[in-house]
Amino acid sequence: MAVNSHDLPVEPDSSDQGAADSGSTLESERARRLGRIRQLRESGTNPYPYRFDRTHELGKIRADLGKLEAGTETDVEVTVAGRVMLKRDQGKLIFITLRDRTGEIQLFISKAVVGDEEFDEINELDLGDWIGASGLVMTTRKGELSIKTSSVTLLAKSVRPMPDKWHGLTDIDTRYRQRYADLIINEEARRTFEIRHATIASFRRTLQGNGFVEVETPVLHVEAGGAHARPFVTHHNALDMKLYLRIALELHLKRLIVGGMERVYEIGRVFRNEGISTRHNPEFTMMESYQAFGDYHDTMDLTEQLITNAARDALGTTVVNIDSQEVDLAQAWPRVRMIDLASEAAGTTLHPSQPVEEVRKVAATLGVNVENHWGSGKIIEEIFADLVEKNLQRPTFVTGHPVEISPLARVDQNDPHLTERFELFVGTRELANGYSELNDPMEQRERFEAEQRAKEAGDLGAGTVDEDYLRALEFGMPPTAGLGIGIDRLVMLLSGSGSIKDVILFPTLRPEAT
RNA sequence: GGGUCGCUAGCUCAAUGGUAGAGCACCGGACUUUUAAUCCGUUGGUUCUGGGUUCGAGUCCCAGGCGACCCA
Repeated sequence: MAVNSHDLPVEPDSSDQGAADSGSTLESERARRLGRIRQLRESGTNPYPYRFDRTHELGKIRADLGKLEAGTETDVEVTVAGRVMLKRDQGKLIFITLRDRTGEIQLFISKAVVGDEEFDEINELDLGDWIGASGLVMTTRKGELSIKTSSVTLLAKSVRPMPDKWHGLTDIDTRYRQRYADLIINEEARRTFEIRHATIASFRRTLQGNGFVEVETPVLHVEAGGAHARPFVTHHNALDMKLYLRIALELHLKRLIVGGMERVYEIGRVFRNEGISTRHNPEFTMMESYQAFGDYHDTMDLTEQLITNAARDALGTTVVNIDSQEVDLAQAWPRVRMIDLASEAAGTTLHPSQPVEEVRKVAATLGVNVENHWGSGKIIEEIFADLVEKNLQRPTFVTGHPVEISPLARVDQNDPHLTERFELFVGTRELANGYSELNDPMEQRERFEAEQRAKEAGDLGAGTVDEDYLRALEFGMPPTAGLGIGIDRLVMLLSGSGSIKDVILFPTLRPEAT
């Protein structure tokens, strides 16, 4: 076939080294393939037909017939569809490696079977094209499971060349920006997002099994509450008002507990207007659940159940690799108080009841930087974060956070300076957070007001007084346990990904330079 | 925000300050059991951008862009 370059949109003159008819730049390759599309149309073939009926997914054929001996011919007729990944032209034979989402299989195409004309047409296929194919299942002399192809249908012509068939796409920037290309070429990327799907599906099953109802609450908030983070601000034109993108799901879900729904959860996107790192993306996915009549012990149990089930469902094992150590998630996870861990690391007893000067002095000795407006509780958390967190490889529930840093958590029954709260750390990363929910509307108002004062004193992540939430609490919220799990970080753990960008299909990036 | 590293053909990568190359892909040819097919022959470049030093810059200097890693 000779591509007729004379009807290309940009007409190079014959002496010109124009892209269309010289060399193998991206533009000349696109021009060649566009020429092929034109040629197909002229001969009455639609290069982009509307639909295609297949009888088998490729993985199904391999599962059913993958054990055939070399040199077998069957009378099993199949029609399959997929993308041309590799093509080996062998004279009067063509071998095509076809892939769908379930696997790969080889098309064995013989000139003697399909005829000269069809053979030449098939030879015009490019890597990346989508095709359908029909034929009989067979194995080659070397034992490769194949389809002895009788007909091939072009399903979608690819105009842009795929990345290198052997080395793939390694440039990390390109992998994130052009995730489609990454998914085409990198098995590891496909596997990661399968794990992500399996994790979320597993969560839904576990929660349903525990009687939780899935709900959806607003993304656009009048107050951005429920967490300590700076929000994204937007504007609603018709209402002419400022709105915030949610930083947590918490406050709406607890309104539903007030409403009597008893067990609710949401898996949804939250947005935090803060730094980007290997552990932080501006938008990420949280699962939050709330259950009436329970406390934070119940929630820790639920957390273990959710994550262990997710590992089993996504990986087929509860043994995961954390920092090159094998850890079995099915073994019970230790529950240790934050003040005990911080005290141990500091070499002296720490407690939020201690005067702030005293705690500040300990921090200074340890080289932990503190800010002026921090109280004893916040400083203890900082000591914990600096000295202890980096050692928490195996799953560990850190409990009993100081009241100062837990404005929505209920005070510990036995210690007015601590809360009934936990955070789960795995592989040094915070994976989950939960507590017995504060349901006393008067106390909640005081905590909100303290937050408001901190915000006015310059703490940009501090919260405000959410009057509607307080009104809800005044109707009465039963004793309630709440939980939040960072889905992205959990998927990082299960997939062995080092960066949150690896587990988000389209991570936030600066615009491409143009 | 600071430091380090990277950016060269569609992809993966080379190139003492001295003519920008290779493999894959693409194009032409050979081949009926290949499988990263192989073999032969071509083609293909805004070396991220803009300045500067130099007889001469992919390479050295300055500024900027994008990204990765580490630190805060």
